[in-house]
Amino acid sequence: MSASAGTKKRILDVAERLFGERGYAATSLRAVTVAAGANVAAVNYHFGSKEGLLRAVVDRAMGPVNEARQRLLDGFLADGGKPEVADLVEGFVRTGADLTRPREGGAAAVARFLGRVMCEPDPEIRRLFADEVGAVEGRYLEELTRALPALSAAEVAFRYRVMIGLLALHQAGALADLAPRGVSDGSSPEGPDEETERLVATVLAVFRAP
Amino acid sequence: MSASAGTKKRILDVAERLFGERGYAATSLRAVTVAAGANVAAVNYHFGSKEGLLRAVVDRAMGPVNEARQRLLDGFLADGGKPEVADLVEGFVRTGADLTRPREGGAAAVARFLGRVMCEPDPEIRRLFADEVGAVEGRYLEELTRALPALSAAEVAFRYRVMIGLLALHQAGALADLAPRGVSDGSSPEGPDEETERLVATVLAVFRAP
DNA sequence: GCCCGTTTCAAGCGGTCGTTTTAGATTGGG
DNA sequence: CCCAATCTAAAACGACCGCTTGAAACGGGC
Repeated sequence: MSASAGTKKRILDVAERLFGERGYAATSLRAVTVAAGANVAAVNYHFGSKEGLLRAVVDRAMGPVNEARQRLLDGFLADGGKPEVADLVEGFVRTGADLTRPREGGAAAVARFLGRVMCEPDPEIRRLFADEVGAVEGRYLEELTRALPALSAAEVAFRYRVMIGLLALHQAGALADLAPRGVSDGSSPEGPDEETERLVATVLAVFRAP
Repeated sequence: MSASAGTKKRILDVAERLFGERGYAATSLRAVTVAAGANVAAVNYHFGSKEGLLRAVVDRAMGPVNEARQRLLDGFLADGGKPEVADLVEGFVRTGADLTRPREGGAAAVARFLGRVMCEPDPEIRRLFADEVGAVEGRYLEELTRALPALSAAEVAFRYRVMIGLLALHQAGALADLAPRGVSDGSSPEGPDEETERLVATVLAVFRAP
């Protein structure tokens, strides 16, 4: 067994946070290891390379989300019937958006990280992430297409991508930052829960449009 | 006068393309200058620093869009009446989305660049961009709030951010890339025009939801 | 023709990047 | 107790980063 399995976990935690805050390219291994109280060599020992570290962080972060979505979808299909659009959308969005809430263990760093990775420019990173979530997302797209026979497959696919994109922006905290400057918003700070509710309602409206 | 004003323009063109393709942090000045057939020192001579170059590219790219949006909004307001939601949304989205079409002069690099900058993690870059578009965007948000009295200001602001975010993803080409892998999409490749139409319709649906 | 401001270039600055090497701790099993 | 396996640390590798320097090319005005 690992003498101090703490190092590996600490590196993963810090990398998740820093990758989410600054992006992958702008985060150096040294920044990660210093913040984690570890050595640069530990990264290459445990993960092989910087990209290996990213892959490990993605794996750990998406694992529970993928499982939750699988279980939810299996539940919808278990009754033998066709799942409804509202169930599919709410299930999919909420399993992702719930990560933005200050979690039991730690913070909303997971969400920020996942949202950020989804928007990374490097196509290799995009592919890495797509491989991780592809299977589950494909099932949801299929079911949504079945549940929306009035819409063409291309139209459903487009709205599906809108859902994924909005969820990513929400997770990354980018939606909250996109407000224009000069407007003195008298609105209250808007907790993450209110924003999640608005997001679910919005995505539902997108799918229900004629 | 500049002996060969070509160098400055060539650097701007290449930077716009590379920043849009790889992101700001992952693009080195050397990559830009080599592709532009220029020297690294030329960047610091013309723009002062890497961030100065970014600022110049943002300025050049957003200038026409800001002007077009100003003119459009002025036209809506000139009749003395309140502009309608459909006009505001279509005007705003189309002025941004039209950049994705292969332009008269060159390519859709401008759009990709703008969409990418809007999603950059670095808060300083976000601020830089927000300063550039803030004034015009603020006016659209105000008019949208006036045109949607049934919705709370916070609700309009949220849907407004959804519009900005979706437009950014569309410009960056991220919407087209977010499709799940394993699904053999029988759909045709979907040109940018079809996607723009879908985007306009979707954003309109978002604002018209109760 | 010469001059001076503008523009470009090759070279190099200190620093940081991702990665590797080598050696020293630490640990559980025989 | 010792050994082998596991893990971490310090130092260094070559490469590349953004930026600066000093000098060469260029151009129009006198």
